[in-house]
Amino acid sequence: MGKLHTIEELADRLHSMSIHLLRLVRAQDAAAGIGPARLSALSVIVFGGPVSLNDLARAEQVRPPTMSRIVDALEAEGLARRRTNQSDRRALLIEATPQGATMLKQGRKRRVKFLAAHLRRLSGAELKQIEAAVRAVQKAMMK
Amino acid sequence: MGKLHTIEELADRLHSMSIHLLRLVRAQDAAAGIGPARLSALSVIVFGGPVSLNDLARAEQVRPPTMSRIVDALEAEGLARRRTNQSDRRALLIEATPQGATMLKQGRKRRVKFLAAHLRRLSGAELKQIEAAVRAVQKAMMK
DNA sequence: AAATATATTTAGCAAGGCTAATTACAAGGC
DNA sequence: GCCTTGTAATTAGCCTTGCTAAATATATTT
Repeated sequence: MGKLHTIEELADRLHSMSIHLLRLVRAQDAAAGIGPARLSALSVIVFGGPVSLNDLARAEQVRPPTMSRIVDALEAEGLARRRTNQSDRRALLIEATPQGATMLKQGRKRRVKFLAAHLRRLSGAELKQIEAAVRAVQKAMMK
Repeated sequence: MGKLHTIEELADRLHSMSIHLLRLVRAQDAAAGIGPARLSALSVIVFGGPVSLNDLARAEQVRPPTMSRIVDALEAEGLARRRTNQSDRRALLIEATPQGATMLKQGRKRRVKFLAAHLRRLSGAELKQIEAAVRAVQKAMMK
């Protein structure tokens, strides 16, 4: 297992790491009673304030029809609501309900605790590296 | 956006990053004409030799019916084939065809090149951080 | 006023996850 | 040797979440 010599090798490892990480927490997602797409969108709504559907779709890297249906589900479950934007009546303002904010915290708790339990095996220095890497990868993925 | 104060917050961001990263490369999978589940299973078959369906399902952390359908698709596309195990005729031996091995390499290459193109926007220092973080996360995830 | 552009939804399709139940074969107990 | 129990895979049927194409409503531009 040598050093990483090329960006391609790093990309491959990063990809593989992501697959394994998501498999690891899949069971926790299922137990949380809310699917990953809904949870992830809800997270954006809770922390990112009211957003339009298009912005939310872009933030989640899915197409608007996909996001429209995710918001349908969140609304049906009472976790978010659509308001019409008075200054542009085509657009929406999607916002979380109090229950949505609560559910987000509860839903994430299992998975995050589970993942965090794994991360706790690492040193403070390693955790700082991960923090920096997460920021860097997110930057690299921005359009 | 302040610092990350808790391991739970870091775990959540890491999770979110992984979701977004896999969404980003999904488009490449689609262009390659093979979905992520099929590509990942094919990878196990190509490198892990003939395997039973249950073993394959376990390796991929999905249930047998899910894997059965993935193998159906791989077989229909001529990428893998089922053989019956003569010493236990309930079980299968699933193996890759030559086309399957070729497809795997091409699909993986495409994906990796795409991701690498994004990573190339980053500085050498950021890439080193990611490299260190990938190692750390993989260490944390080891059983 | 009409044409064009934008935001969202609707309709319909595919992939990939699950559980419950079925089928085929294997292994042990009487 | 049969009969029960166990195991491997499949089938049936459901759900979520991704997509594109087309429809609807509102803004904007000409």
